[in-house]
Amino acid sequence: MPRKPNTELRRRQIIEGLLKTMAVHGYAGATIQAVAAASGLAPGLLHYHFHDKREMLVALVDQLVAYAQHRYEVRANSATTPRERLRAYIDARLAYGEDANPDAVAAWVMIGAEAVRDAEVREIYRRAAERELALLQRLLKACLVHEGKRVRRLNHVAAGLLAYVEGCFMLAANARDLVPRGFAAEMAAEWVDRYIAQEAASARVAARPTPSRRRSAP
Amino acid sequence: MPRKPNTELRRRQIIEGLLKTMAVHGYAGATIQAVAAASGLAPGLLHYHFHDKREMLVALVDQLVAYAQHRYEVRANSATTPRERLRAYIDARLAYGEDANPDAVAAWVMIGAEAVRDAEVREIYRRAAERELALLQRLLKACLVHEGKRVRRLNHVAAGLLAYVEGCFMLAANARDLVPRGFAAEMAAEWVDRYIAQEAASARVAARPTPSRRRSAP
Amino acid sequence: MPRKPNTELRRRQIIEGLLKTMAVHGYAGATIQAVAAASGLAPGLLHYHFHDKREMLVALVDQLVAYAQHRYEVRANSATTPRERLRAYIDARLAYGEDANPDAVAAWVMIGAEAVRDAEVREIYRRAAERELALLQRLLKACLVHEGKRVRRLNHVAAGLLAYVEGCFMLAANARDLVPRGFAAEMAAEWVDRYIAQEAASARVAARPTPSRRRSAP
Amino acid sequence: MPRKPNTELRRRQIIEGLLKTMAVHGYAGATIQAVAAASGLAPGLLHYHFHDKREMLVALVDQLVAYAQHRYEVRANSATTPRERLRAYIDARLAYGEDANPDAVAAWVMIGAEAVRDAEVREIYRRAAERELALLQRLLKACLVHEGKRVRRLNHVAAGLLAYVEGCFMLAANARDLVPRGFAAEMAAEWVDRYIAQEAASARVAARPTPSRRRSAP
DNA sequence: CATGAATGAGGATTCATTCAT
DNA sequence: CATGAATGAATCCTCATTCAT
Repeated sequence: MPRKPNTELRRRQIIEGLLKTMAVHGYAGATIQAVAAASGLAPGLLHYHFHDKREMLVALVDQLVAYAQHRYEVRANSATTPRERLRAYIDARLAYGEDANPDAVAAWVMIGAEAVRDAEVREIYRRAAERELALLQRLLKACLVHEGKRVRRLNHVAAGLLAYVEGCFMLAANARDLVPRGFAAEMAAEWVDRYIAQEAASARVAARPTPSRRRSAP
Repeated sequence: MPRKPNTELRRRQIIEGLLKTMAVHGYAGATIQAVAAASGLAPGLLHYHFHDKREMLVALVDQLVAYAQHRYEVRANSATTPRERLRAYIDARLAYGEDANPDAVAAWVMIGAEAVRDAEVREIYRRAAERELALLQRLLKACLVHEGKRVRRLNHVAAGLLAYVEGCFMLAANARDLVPRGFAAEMAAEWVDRYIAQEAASARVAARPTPSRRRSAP
Repeated sequence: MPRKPNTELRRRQIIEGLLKTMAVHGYAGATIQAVAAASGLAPGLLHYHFHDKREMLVALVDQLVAYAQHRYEVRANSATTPRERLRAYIDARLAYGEDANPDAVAAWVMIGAEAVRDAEVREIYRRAAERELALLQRLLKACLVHEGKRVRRLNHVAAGLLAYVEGCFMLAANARDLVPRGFAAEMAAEWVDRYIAQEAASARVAARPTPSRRRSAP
Repeated sequence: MPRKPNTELRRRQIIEGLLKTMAVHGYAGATIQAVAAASGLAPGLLHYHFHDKREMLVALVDQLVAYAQHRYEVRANSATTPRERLRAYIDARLAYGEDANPDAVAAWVMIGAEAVRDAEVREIYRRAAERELALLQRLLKACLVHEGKRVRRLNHVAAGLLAYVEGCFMLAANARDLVPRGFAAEMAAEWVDRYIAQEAASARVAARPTPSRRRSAP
């Protein structure tokens, strides 16, 4: 009578325990004993389901990335315009809501630090960043096109937005009460709006190759 | 014949060694042995000049904060307009230049993660953040006033800029080649420009020096 | 298939190893390595069963106190008169016999020294001293009452006897061959005898079995 | 111009610092740094005046022994009868007075523990104990002879008194407030009195070789 | 003699990982 | 699968001792 393997359940439990522990103690401080306690499992069991501690970290990073992806998709599904989809992205990353997870934010900061020293973690982090940048570029482009604006330097703007998002996580983890409550999504939306508003109309007839954006048109 | 104390020199050496080591291995990975090697000193000596490892970290954080302050001041000294001073801030934090220090950027990310778990580090981090926010508000306000714009929600904008800066550090440490080279300062400047450009003009003749944004205009 | 805990066994092994090691090298000299070797266990295991070295010391002190208590009780059980019970106490503390433990005596001297510097150890030492003093007072009082003697200054006499016992331990540890073999219990018994012999007779004929010395006679 | 060597002064300073430090922290806890601080000297200087730490300890033990000797001699000088001289000894060791030194008492307990593990310290301790025992025997014998009592088992009684004295030190160091203030000298004197009082008269005429001391004479 | 920095061996403690049950 | 004891390498920290100045 083969028992139903509960490996998946256990792995989720363990990753959840690692998330909670890392959010408070960082990766180095998340000892197997502590993670086991947070998971409600025996320490020995963790190495049955994961080969070593780094494998748990990798699984956690994967899960957080997937979770972020999911947050966006849920919101994007109920968006109909490019503007709404971009807003969906911003909210998925920055808005406080029922599905907000402070532990995940703190853990993500820890992961960012761990990525600096661990090539494998860094690789996952970078792949996630790449996806974010690509998604942002698509979203921004759609907005600009939709509004008849010129499309240029998407990679700069996307990089700026991603940096902003990452920085908001850092501030949320360390200086939440120094910044206005809920400023993150609000300011992101506003900046995007102003950015799009000030982009020039798409050049068809137009003219001088690269009119400086600094000087107002005569 | 008493020896003349060289503690300050040694402390600087040690902090320098910690900076380099942390930039690569993080705080937990910056073992006393490794820091000693990076400093060119015997391991035991580190505990002669610092009580423990955390004291070294605290000293490093203090030094990085002071260094950032100094970077700004140097640039601000040669600025004459509010706009230039704000630009000086952005460049001090984000521009690549001769005094740019990739190790310091990576170490700062590590410190941000360490701040999550270490109350004393967090306190220093927060005090630094407070100073940055206050400085940003002053700089932004000066620009707006100088251009006859309405002054409002400075704390939101300052928080947004600080988040952006912190996020740029994270990307610089982990995803440098995924983002356009030198985008950080450039995009910051551009966003600030557009932000100021779109603010409405200050309420006319009236002209109390600092119209509170809290009270509705008469 | 869960393992059955063997912590108690291990803790006893470790304490035993600490006892042996301390008897020779003192507390500071009882390194974890040395205690582990004396216990036949791996060094790391000691910190699995005890949080730190002081916890081992505290457990050892507790155990020695309990052991002393047990030595007395065994002997007291076969005593029928107050005099015999007092003698049982003296023998339990000072007589050489099959259950005598030179290591315990030497370790107790080390513990006395450690108590001077360690508040927690001192507290246990003091609680043990309190119990000894109380016990001695009861034993002495019973003797005096039983012999129709006046009961007074029990606390002085008890303190004197306890001091004597502690001092015998010190001499046993450091100067065994300078003092007559087995003098300790013998002299204690003799002094107690002479003390009781010279106490004046209790006031009056009265003689309810245990006249309280606190309340004045009716 | 040869400077007056202040070696002796320095050595005394250092020993004094060791005494104070050991009284609180024990020998292992009396680090060179701590002793230097307590002496008001630079750490390096301690190894100029003493070859190593143990040499300081040995010097301290010697000094404490000499100090104890001196305390007795001062008091003995003003004694005229054997009884007074014995009392002088008891007071020199146990009485609270202007020259009482709680640090010395605590340090002596530490030394007793250190003697267990350090052969050289033990040797000094033992020599001191031998002198004490011999002195006590002389004092006791003089009393007995002076009062026309039989002289016997002096070594037992002397050992008992020395044990008592050592034990009083231990209690003074660890349980001062559990015992009546000033009980130590008082009880010692009383016990000696009763001991002498109950010794039989010197056998001239007398008689039965060893009359049991247990049964009262008919 | 005096200073205080420097050294490095040694010790307590932690912890990922293994493994017997 | 599960448990929790066991291992030992790695790490922080201490400290006696040395030594350049």
